[in-house]
Amino acid sequence: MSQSRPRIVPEATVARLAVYLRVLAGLADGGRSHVSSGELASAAGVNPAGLRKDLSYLGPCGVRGVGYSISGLRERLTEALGGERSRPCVLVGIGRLGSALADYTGFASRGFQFVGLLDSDPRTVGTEVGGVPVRPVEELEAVVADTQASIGVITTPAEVAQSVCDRLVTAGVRSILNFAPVALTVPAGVDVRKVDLSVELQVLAFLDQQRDGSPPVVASMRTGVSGGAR
Amino acid sequence: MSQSRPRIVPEATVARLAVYLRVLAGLADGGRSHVSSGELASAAGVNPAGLRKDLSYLGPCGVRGVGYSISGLRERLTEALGGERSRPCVLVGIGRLGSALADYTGFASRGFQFVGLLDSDPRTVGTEVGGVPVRPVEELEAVVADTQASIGVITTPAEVAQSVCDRLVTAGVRSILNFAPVALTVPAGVDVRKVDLSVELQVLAFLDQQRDGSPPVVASMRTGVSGGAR
DNA sequence: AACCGCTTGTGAACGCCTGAACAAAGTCGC
DNA sequence: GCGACTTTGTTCAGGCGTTCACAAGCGGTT
Ligand SMILES: NC(=O)c1ccc[n+]([C@@H]2O[C@H](COP(=O)([O-])OP(=O)(O)OC[C@H]3O[C@@H](n4cnc5c(N)ncnc54)[C@H](O)[C@@H]3O)[C@@H](O)[C@H]2O)c1
Ligand SMILES: NC(=O)c1ccc[n+]([C@@H]2O[C@H](COP(=O)([O-])OP(=O)(O)OC[C@H]3O[C@@H](n4cnc5c(N)ncnc54)[C@H](O)[C@@H]3O)[C@@H](O)[C@H]2O)c1
Repeated sequence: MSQSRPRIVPEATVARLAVYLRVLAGLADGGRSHVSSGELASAAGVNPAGLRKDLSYLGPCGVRGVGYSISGLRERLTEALGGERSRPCVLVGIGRLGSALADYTGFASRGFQFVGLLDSDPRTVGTEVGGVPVRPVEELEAVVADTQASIGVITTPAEVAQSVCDRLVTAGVRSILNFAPVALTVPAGVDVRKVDLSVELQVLAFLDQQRDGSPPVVASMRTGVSGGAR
Repeated sequence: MSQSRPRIVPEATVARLAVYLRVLAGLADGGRSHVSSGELASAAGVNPAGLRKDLSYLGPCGVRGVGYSISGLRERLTEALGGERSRPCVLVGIGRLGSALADYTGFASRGFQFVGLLDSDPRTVGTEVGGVPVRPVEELEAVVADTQASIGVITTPAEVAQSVCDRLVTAGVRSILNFAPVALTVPAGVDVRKVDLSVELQVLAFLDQQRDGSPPVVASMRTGVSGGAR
């Protein structure tokens, strides 16, 4: 048997692996047992060769001439992305966006559970969202300690995002997803990912304007699922 | 005078320009008149040299030895990103996430206005979100035509996202922001940007797991505002 | 048992983006 | 008016990521 060698995996690849896993979940219901790279790539919106390279980071996963075993690949991807164990997350700022996230059922199927909801507004504290009670932000450290949450999601106003971030980090959270439109500063060893919806719209507006203007199109990047497919 | 030469701007740069613009907006209130690249870069969470390179795509914007004029740079960035004119957007799928977006005031300040809200649920149709009435999805084409919307945002369940997308494109929308976890297929000339929150969490989980495990760290990418700052 | 077609896995080239170092240029102080 | 300092704009090299193209391997068939 070949030993599993944990090669170095590019972060861009990791993001796509998550997409492949989701596509596979939808494909498993079809009664099929195998998929080809071309089929998977089409469903995921990527290049077939790139998909194969992505999967090759996990070592050989497929069978030549046949394709990839759907169930086998699901297991492999699931393990690579952190296993099936439930990952506790805390969410700070239960406003419009925070409520939508807390109430979303799509995360649980991936193993993410919002076990701690925190807000500073007394009117929000005490209510329940998605079956989880909202607790006062003062209890942040206690909640993180109790739940052993490793991921923190910030949906507070921008002004307080950095302070919330600092408290999360101090409490032991080492992965943060930030929706507030500020660049968070964190110590080394802490990962931050930012979701900036205004920027997304602004980029679309730029592309729109540029399209109407001069032919010199923007250098297309590989991020996202840009057009081109017929 | 030097003619404005619309150089080719990398898409990654465009995204950062939007961030700079927002930072400048917050900085303009401070009464300052000029900023250095180092200061701006720090506030935006990027490298100073990279920031200067980004700005240089717009031609010389600063004054050597002094820095960048805040008001001047704001104008330049605003123009580069599509001008100040209000951009009409339509939003399809007024559920939890869609409502949060429609009700968010942060987009209007950037010129984005949700002038059309569409949903298929009779209980949602007729209600108002953010002062805009929700209309039946059957009127999608009419709404796009009336409002001349150039940007469409999809927050429907994944199963119907592609059909909604097709209708938006047929109606004339050429820029789409997709929150549904599917890869949309669009004709050439249409831009799609995807926001996939499950993937964001999954990547964080992966990094988390890898950090606890072996030293071979993932090849860090430039996307997002990853850690490292002191 | 050998052949054939299909699909994976990988090697290499290309292009883009990033980070650092350097020269140009303008301003402030004397 | 001149010098020195500050900060920009640019050039250079390096790293990643993507893409193409091909060899290797497996299953099915004759
Ligand atoms: N569509 C959107 O809602 C949207 C879009 C883009 C960006 N954002 C960003 O996401 C964040 C949240 O947006 P929102 O629309 O949900 O705002 P919101 O005002 O509806 O919610 C913010 C919540 O944070 C809570 N809060 C404030 N200070 C807090 C603190 N110190 N500790 C804990 N909780 C605190 C408030 O009580 C409120 O419930 C903002 O930074 C916003 O810029 C939102
Ligand atoms: N936190 C979140 O809410 C979250 C997180 C990640 C991804 N998403 C994705 O965003 C999308 C929306 O999520 P949500 O939580 O708001 O779901 P939701 O069920 O609350 O809202 C979906 C809305 O779309 C409407 N709809 C259904 N079919 C339609 C059609 N054919 N035309 C127009 N409208 C239609 C429904 O009536 C409903 O109002 C989903 O694809 C979901 O996977 C949501």
